Amino acid sequence: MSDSQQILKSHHLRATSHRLAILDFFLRKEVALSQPELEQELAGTCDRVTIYRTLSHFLEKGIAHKVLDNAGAMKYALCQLGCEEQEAHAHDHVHFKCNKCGKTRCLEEVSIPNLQLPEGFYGEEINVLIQGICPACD
Amino acid sequence: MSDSQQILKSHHLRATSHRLAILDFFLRKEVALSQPELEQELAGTCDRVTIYRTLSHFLEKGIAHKVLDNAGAMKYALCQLGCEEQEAHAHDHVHFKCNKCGKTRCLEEVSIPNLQLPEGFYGEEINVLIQGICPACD
DNA sequence: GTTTATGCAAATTCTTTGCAATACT
DNA sequence: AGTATTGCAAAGAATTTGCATAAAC
Repeated sequence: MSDSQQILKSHHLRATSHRLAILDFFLRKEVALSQPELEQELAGTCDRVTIYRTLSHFLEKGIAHKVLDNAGAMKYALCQLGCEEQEAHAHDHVHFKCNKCGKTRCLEEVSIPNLQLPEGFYGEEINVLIQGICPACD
Repeated sequence: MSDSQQILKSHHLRATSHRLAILDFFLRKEVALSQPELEQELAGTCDRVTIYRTLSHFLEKGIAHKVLDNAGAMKYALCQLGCEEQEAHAHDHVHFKCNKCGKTRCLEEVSIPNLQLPEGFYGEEINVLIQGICPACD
């Protein structure tokens, strides 16, 4: 059984060909992807709407998480191990977007320090995006 | 001369009535705003396109900066002093979005510690969005 | 009087929804 | 068989562009 099949099964999602294709693509690319990017990649093989719905399902089941971006479209990246199911999964890592190649990836090794918020503010989720130059473009 | 006029003049933008209105609104609200929110506020007084173009100009001139959001539309907030002109201005503060009232504001008092990036990554800009509950909604 | 900003119309892009047909377990 | 997924059509947001008119300096 492939990695993708394994992942879908363990998150209780049916292993359809489109889901496998999308998941495989994420695994190969290792960068955050938007629906438009996936649509372009999967050419005519998969309907636009299916991609949107697949991404929604991946979010719900904790297979992927949102990656904020200052460009047009929302991006998504696969969750790492230990970030199973539920909304409660924490993504306390940094996202890095290269201003040259435009690719965004998760920097799992950079964890976000605990920030002290002012009186009355209660943080539940934190998102960090660093923009700059990546090793490949330097 | 009003604050808004002052700001426009010092950033070399013509002081048109729409720019003054939009700038005034930002100054009063003190929260990040999206084009749709501004459009609603300015009712029929100002064309949709004018708002988009005004926001672009504010970005270019360093009057405003983008605020990441996981909702539909991009948000904008005024830059603070010491963040003049140029792309180079740093926004090393945190943005806080309340999950109840939906308002996003800059927490100027929370500064972001310098994160150590892996070999080969050069950060130029950092953006932090914390979601949670704000004092007004608690 | 030049230069820049605005409004309008229209086009593009991103995202969501409803429903009938199809594929998965 | 029964339930979940897909494609298609269509609608709904968000954003951009071109061009003639109007306003700022």
